[in-house]
Amino acid sequence: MNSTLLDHLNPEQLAAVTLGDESALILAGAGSGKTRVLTTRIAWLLSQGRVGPGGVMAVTFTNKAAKEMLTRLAAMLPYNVRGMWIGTFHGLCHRFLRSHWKAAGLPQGFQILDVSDSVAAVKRVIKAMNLDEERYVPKAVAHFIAHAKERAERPGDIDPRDAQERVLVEIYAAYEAQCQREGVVDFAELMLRTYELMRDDAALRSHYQQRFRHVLVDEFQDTNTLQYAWLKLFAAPRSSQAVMAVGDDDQSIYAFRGAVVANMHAFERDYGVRQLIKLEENYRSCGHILDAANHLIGHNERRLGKTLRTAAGQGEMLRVFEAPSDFEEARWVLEEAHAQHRAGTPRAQLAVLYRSNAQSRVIESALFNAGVPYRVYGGLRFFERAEIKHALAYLRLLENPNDDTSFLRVVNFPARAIGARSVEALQDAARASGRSLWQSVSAVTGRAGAALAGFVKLVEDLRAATEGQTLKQIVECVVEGSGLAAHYRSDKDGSERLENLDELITAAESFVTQEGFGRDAVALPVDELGPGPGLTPDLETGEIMSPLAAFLTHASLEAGEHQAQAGQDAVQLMTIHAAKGLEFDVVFLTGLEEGLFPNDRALEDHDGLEEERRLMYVAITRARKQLMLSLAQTRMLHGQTRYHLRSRFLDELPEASLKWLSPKQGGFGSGFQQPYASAWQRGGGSARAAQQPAWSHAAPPPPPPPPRKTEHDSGLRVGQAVFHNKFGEGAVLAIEGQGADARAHIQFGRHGSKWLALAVAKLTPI
DNA sequence: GGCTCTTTCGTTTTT
DNA sequence: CGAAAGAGCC
Repeated sequence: MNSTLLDHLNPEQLAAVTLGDESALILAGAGSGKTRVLTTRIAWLLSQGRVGPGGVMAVTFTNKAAKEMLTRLAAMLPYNVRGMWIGTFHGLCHRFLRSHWKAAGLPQGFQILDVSDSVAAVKRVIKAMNLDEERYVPKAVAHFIAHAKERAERPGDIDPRDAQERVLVEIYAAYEAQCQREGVVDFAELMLRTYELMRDDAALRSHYQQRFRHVLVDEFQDTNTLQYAWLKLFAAPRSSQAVMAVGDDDQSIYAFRGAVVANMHAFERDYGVRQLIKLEENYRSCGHILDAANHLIGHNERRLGKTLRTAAGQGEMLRVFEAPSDFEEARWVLEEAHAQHRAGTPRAQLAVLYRSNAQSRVIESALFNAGVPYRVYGGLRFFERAEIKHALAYLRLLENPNDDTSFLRVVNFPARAIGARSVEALQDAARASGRSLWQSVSAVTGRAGAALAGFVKLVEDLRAATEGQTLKQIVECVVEGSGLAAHYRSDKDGSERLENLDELITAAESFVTQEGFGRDAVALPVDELGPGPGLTPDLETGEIMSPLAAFLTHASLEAGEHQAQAGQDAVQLMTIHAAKGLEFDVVFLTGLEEGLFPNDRALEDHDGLEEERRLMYVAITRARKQLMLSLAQTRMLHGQTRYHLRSRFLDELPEASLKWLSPKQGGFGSGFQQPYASAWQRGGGSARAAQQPAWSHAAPPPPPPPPRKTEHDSGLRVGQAVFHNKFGEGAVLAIEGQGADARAHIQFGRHGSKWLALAVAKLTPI
C-alpha cells in the first residue's frame, strides 16, 4: 500500500507526509498539492499503525474542504471515515457540544443561529432594552459581540473604553442571557463554549489530549485568536501530541474577519517546530503566471518567504488591457472569452474575477446581451432563502419550541391575524416571567391570546402528525401543514419559492441516505485508550441526534450552494475571495484600478495594503494557462462616473511577463487623448480586436465620455491625468472656482484625493 | 396586512 | 445607479 500511497510525491511533499510524531508547519503554496499532502499523511499514519482512526483530528474552515478530505480518505482507507474527527472548526465544536451539552450548560436540543438569526436576536435585545437602533445598529452590535467572542471575551472580560462601549457590553450580556434562555448558540458561541469547557474541565481536556495523537489543521493562516487557543487545548504544545498546521501566509485574505496570520509564527514558537517545510512546486500554473505572482508578492514585507516554481514551461504571457470605460472593459472580456471558447476552452474554465460584487453588473450585461451563458457566485444561498428559513423555523419549533427567533419568524407567517401588538403583548409577558414566548402564550388573554393559542396548536398538531415519520415526510408535512405551500401557491409569483420548498423536501430525502446521520453516524466508540478519569465509558458516543435535529444542524452549519443553476457550461463570475481555492484555465482579473483594487477602504486598515496584495496574489494564482488583466479609465460607481488610475499592482508585475494590448500610458486620463479606435487596433496584433464579432449582440461602443469643459482656462479638465511632484500621478475629479481661487480635486494613487489650489500647486498634464 | 413611496447606502465574508 | 429596508398609507 505504501508504495502506491507515496508514489509521485515530490521530496517536500514526501517529507511532510512521512514526518514522525512531531509538530510541523507546512508552508503550502498555491497549487502545491496541499490537500493531497494532508490526506496522504492521514492515510500514511494509519497504515503505519502510528495512530488509530479515533486518534486523528483534521480541521478545515469550509465544509467543502472537509468533504473533499473525507471523500479522498474514503477512497484510500478501509475505515468508516465518517466516524473520524474530520470537519470544520464549527462542525467539530458542534459535535463536541452535542456530546457534552450538559457540561457545557446547554439544553440537549440546542439550535444554531446563523448570522441573520443572530442579528435578529440582537435586534430584539436592543428593542427590549429600549435603546435607539440608530445608535446601536443591530448588525454592528452583532459584529461587536462576535468579535468579542472570537477573542474569547465574555461581557465581564471587557473593559469598556467609553459610555457607548459600556452599553454594547450590556447588550452583549443581555444577548447571552437571551440565547441561553432560548437554547440557541451562534457560530462564535459554538467555538467559545467548546473552548471554555475544555479550558475549565481538566478531566475532559486530558481525555481528548490523550485521544488525539495527530491533529491536522488546514488553511492555518485563516485561524483567529479563539481558534488557535482552542487548538492548544485539544493538542497541547510540546506534548506527545503532534500537530501539522498547513497554510500559506501569502494567501491570508481574511484578516478583516479576524484571521491572525501571526498565528503561524506563534505556532512555530509554541509547538517548537523544528523545521518549516515549504511546498513550492506548483502543479497548476505556467511560468509567466508564477513569475507574476512571485514578483508581486515580493513587495510584501511580513512574509515567511516562499517562491513558487513549476516544471511546466513559461506558457502564455499575461495580457493587459486598459479600456476607456467599464463598459468597454466588459466588452473586451466578452470578446476574449469568446475567442478562448472558440479555441476550445470550455466556458466553465473561464473565470471573471473582480474585487467587489458591484463590478459584476457591467460584465453580466455584456455576457447576457451576447447570449453567453454565465454563472455568478455570491448572493443568497439555499438555506438563506426566506421561504426556506420559514420552513426551517417551523421544523426548529418542533425540536425546540422555546426558540424565540424561530417563533417570531413564523408566528404570523403565513398571516394568521397575529399583529405586532399581539406579539408585543406576548413579549412583555415573556420578559416579565423570564420564560420563552412559547411558554408565555397562555399569559396573553383576549382575541390575541386565542390567535396565539391557535398557532401553538398548529405547531403541536404538526409535531403529533410527524411523530415517527421519516425526515422527508416530516418536512413535507410541515411545508403543507404550516400553510407555507398554500401561501406561495396563491402568490402570483411564488412559483420559484414553491420550487425551493420542493427542493428542501428533496434535500431532506437525500440527506438521510447521503449524510448517513442516525445510528451509524455516531462518533467512533471511545478510542483504544479507554475513557478518561471520572468519565463515563460512553463519553464520546454522544447523544444520538434525531434525523430532524441533524438536518437542522446541516442547514445551519452549511448554508448550501450559492446558486444551483448547475449543468450548463457557463462562464464563471465571482469575487476574488470566492475564487480562493479554485482554479481555471483562463482567468480574467478585472477592475485593476487604484481605489477599487487596492480598495480605498481596505487601505485604511492596518496591513490593509498587504492584504490587498495577497488578494491580488490569490487572484493571479487561480489561472492555469492564461491570465488576462484589465482596467477601466472611467467607471460607473454609486451613480457617478468615477475616474481611476491604474492599480499599483500592475506596476508590481514583471514587465517581461506582460503583454500590453493597449498602450501603457502615464495615467488613465491619457486615453482620452488617443483616437478611440487606436486601443482596439493595437489589440496585441489580434485581427479580431477591431471588428465587431458576428456572434456578439452587444451594442456598439459608445463614444468616449466627452471631457467636461469647465468655465476657466486652467487647461485642466475633469478626467484629465496630471502629475504632481509630491503626490505623483493623479486624476482630476472636479474643478471649482475661478482665477486665483480655482481649486481642483485630484485623485492621487497612494496619497488619496486632495484639493489643490491651482495658483499654488504645480500640476503637469500628462 | 400588504402595498408603495422614501430613504439610505454602497468591500471582501469560509462558519 | 439600484438594492434593501423602513415608514406611511389604504
